[in-house]
Amino acid sequence: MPVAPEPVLRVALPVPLPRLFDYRPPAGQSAGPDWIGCRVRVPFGRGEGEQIGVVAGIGPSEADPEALKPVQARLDVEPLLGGELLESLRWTAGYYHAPLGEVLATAMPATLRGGQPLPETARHGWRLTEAGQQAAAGHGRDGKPRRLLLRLVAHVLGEDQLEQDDADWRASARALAQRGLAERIVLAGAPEPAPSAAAPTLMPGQADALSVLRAGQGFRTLLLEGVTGSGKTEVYLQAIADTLAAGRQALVLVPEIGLTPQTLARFRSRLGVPVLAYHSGLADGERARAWTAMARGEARVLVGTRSAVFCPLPEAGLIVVDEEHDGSYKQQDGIRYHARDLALVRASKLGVPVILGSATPSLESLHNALQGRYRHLRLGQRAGKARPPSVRVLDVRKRPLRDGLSEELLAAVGACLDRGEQALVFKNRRGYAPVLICHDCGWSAHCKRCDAAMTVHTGGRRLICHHCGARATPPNACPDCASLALMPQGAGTERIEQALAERFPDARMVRVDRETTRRRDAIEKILADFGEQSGILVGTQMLAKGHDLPRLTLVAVVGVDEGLFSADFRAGEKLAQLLIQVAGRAGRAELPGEVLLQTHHPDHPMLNTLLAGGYPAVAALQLAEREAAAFPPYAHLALLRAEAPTEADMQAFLREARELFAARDDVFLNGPMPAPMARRAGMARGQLLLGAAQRAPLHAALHDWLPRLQVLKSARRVRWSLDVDPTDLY
DNA sequence: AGCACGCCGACT
DNA sequence: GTCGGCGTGCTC
Repeated sequence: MPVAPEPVLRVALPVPLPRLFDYRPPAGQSAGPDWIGCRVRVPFGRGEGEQIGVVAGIGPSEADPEALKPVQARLDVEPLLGGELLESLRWTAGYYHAPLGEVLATAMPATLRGGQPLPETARHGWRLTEAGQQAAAGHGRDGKPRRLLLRLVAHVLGEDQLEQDDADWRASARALAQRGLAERIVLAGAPEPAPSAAAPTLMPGQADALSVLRAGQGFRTLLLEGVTGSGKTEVYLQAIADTLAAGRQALVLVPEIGLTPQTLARFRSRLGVPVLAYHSGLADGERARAWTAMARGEARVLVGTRSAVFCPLPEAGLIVVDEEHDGSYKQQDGIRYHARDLALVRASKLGVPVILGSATPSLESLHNALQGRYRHLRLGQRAGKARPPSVRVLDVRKRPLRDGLSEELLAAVGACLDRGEQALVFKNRRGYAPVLICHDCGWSAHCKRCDAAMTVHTGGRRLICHHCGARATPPNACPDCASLALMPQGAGTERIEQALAERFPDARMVRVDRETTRRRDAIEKILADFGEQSGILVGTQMLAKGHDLPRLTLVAVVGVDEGLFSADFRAGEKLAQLLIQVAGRAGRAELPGEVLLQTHHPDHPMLNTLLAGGYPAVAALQLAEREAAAFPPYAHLALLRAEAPTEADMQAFLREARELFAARDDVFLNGPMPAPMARRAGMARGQLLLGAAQRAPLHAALHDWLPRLQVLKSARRVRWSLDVDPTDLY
């Protein structure tokens, strides 16, 4: 009988190959289960190549054991990825048909992915030195450092507490440290609970939501539907407080633009424990610290964007997904995961409840609620005396528009300013005008590398492609007919701002779009400076949510029409969500709000349904349409995307891929279909769409098909990727 | 994805 | 005569 072979380490590496790589343990060590989840440094490839990988298993080698190389170093004593998290990541790799190594790399903070040791997570604080105490007793120049000095007289303050009261405290602390007045120290033990703000009394809907959570046990999903101001956050806060009281950790996911200092401040002041943030704006080291503090159980609450769904939760008690319908939860490159869906997978493995909150739940979640998989609760109207805003449709057919604005809309803005209030003019398009057109022959300025018109910027002095970033100077004369009658057609935020400035020369005005908010936290600064005085805000989607604008009473939406006739099957849902979000900005308890929708299609069924029955009615209508058309959530889709420098290479790959697909009657395959933008940044783009009524056959078909694409000769000439549950069909 | 090996054009 | 183009094959 042959001797059982020595077990080897099966390592997941961040390479796009759908398999593990076997290594021998270092000399003198043996491969046991304690290796699983630990990072290792291994030789890889020809030459001197090295990679950091994670041991995903142990077992007999699938390769020739003699040819195996040994692991160079074990980087973790305890598994970095273990238990539920590793299980969920394996599930992710299977569901998205992605290599485990790439999934694990996506889940880890950059420094850990690169093999760095776990960071120090001890809490630090600041205290005054002897000299500092003396300086505090005497006189000093007023300023931020002085104020910090005086605050430190009575207590040592933790860095999280300092952060909470002043985002710029570090500069002051550094100044004090340089003068020898204060020093940084390690704080032992748990943070002292800060005095937390009192919890307000709950309204009936909120109380219902909490009692549902308190009554249940284990994994369950609560879909919490409530308009802006209806008190969803209060439910989260009390549910988190319950979780903390039970000695468990909470994870809160928020959309990309939702993680503002105000959001964090609200959580911090109410929960009385440190609340860690996790988002792409953090330095690598900060991210690793937050991730590790959760892994060690030192941190109890983490608020983060999409990627925070991969945080370790060894003592999980609750996951919250705020604004669950938000598109930013879907990653659009690399592993194209959906953080809301992964939050549900994790909660189910962890055996903890999930709250999905939204004013405008996704059709997927509504469908799940209708199927009885989620508990669905609607919060009542706005808290306090606030009433929903009145909504008026402005029919602009045959009415003259000046720079995209109707006279009625301008009059309403004028009246709002006369009342001393704030108006928001919302246009989901930045720049001066979406296209530069020749009035004589119809020529328009297109990007050389994309199938898209170039957007006119800076009042007509610059053309920019919003898809590839290309810039150009507008021609003086039409390249086709030499006419000088080139004119910007349509209006973006920049043109609307200019038109409003001409009409209301004395009004205060700010524009909020990607141009004006390049810098980090710029949007906060702009809105803080704008304050509560009367004036006009002009902006894109960015202004649709989050920020509190208490003096805003008029919301005028310009350009509803683009969304009404889009080819994308999700366009109606997205438009309704956007309109509800932006309308939710208008009005407060004492100041009634008004919403104007300027459109050429006042009779459009979606608009009428929205006006008559609100979001629930639109959602019901859209669900019926999706069911009739066999689209999600009544079907499951996957998209094979391909791009190549030449159209021919792209097409050849998709045709060959199609031929390799083993036809079956429970999965359909359409294509090659042209991408809505057939060329972008110089690449020809195309796709195959797969779908099925049931998930299982679709995934079985993909499992069978993808390995065969990998070895296709034509695949070398294209960049291709699979998108499971695509939210945008390119 | 990287990276090395490998055979064909314009330069010191 | 070489430097380097990117085709293709491999990574335990």
